[in-house]
Amino acid sequence: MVSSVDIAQRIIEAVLAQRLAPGTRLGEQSLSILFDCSRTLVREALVRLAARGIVTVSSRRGWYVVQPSHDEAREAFEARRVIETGLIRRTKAVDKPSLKRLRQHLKQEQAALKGSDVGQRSYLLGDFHVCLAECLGNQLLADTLRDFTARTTLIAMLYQSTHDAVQSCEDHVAIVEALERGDTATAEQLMEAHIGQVQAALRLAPANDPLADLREALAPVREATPGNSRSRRNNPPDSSQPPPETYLGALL
Amino acid sequence: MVSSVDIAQRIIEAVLAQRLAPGTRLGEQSLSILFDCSRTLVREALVRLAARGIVTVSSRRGWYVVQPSHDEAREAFEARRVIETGLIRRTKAVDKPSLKRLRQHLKQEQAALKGSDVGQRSYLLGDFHVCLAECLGNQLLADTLRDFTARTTLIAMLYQSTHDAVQSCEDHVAIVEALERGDTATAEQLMEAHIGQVQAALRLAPANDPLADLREALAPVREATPGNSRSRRNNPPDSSQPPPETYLGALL
DNA sequence: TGCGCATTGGTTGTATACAAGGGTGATATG
DNA sequence: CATATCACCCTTGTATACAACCAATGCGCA
Repeated sequence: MVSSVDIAQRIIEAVLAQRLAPGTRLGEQSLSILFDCSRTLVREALVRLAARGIVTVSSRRGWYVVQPSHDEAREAFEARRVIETGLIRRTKAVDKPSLKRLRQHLKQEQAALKGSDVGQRSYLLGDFHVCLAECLGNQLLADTLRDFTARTTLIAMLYQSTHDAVQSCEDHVAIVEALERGDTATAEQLMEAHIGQVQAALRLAPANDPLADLREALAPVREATPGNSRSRRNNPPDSSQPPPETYLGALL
Repeated sequence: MVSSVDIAQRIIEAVLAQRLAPGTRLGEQSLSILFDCSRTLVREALVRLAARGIVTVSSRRGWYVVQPSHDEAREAFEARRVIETGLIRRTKAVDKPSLKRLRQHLKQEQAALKGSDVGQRSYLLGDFHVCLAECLGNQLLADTLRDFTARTTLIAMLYQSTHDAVQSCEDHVAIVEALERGDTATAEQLMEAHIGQVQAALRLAPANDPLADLREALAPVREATPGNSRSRRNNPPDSSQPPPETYLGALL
């Protein structure tokens, strides 16, 4: 039978693959039908995810995929910078099996770039960072980074990132090349720049504009990207959306 | 009524104050009696804590405060080093209200050192790091650090740290002084050294000794520190311990 | 027509009942 | 006396029933 960790993992994977947009409602009953289990297990999974900062619950209203605020977005990127550059900085050299694994990951990324599966692409680009942390020998930080990566993925969706996937992949390649040369100083620098570019690609309104959220929310509806019709903004008050079942189908 | 986050917080606080030793069993029913609520709420709290790496569940046997392995201990300290030095490194200057808060925290630490409440002492020494992260402007990393600090507290209990509380407090003072001068480079260096010393004070067996755990477990019983009779090792198979109610009383 | 209010449907929050499994101790047997 | 087996008890795991509450909708009234 499906366990609550399975459910939580499926939801996180859907977030990482940009199949679940920030603000998506996750009804306990819908999920219990979808996973063919009782609400108990669904709730347990949601509580887990809430502890990891992926979902929030609004009392007696429902569970929602988090919509990180402007400030939370800044913190998330800073956190990733601290952890990822710090991990590289402390690394003397990366062992051969890890380098092989990283190279293989890059191949997967490149294959996904040629393909049309935007979700797979997003997932792999994010997973690179988790994979790297594991290769640098810290599972604890890798797990932490997975959650932070999920957050930044949500941020990218929410603030309509204009970042280019091809560019990201090239950055990753350069980082791994530097690590292969044992040039950790350059690798650290490249990682810093890479995260900075991803962050800079966000359409963040100036911090001194208190109406930013409202302005964003009330902006004319943007047409969905062709072939990825599910990636539109999906805020609870917006009733021009398909029924919940459609969203949750993204989990399967 | 008590909520599951309340319960989780109480448990984490007990860990930070060294009132809950690694390996302590946390029975759902005992906790539900203690907090006068149903098992549902207790379970929710434990699931939360499991997601944060503070407790683990052994199927149909029970919930236990985690006993980090040798390797996990290393990772936890490395993670703290990465985050804390990284945060300081990226800081230009600390604003006045934060400095005031840090100074006040140091006063509390010093007061606790004069007092006899070992729990309070332990709690404040750990909380300094969380407090610092908050002052450096990253709540996300501060929350993460709280969990990691709880882990290292458990590690210190498990591996019988010989570290001196007075020394820790002096380190903290020096770090804050450096930050007051705006000398973040020194502050970073001091933090690095401080965490290193705490880690070095652990009685970790050499890594190439596969019998380390067994040797440790089967060692003659060490007498408890006077005035802190609850801080003894408390592994499940050790039946020479007081009944569960005694442990869980530490939560109240 | 517009506004206020009550009702109702649907959601989460909590408790409880029951199922399933593991550990321990007693007991039978060699 | 040692050992293997069995049964019981205690634990967690899961489902379900019910309570509490929010929000939307429809109705009455000005």
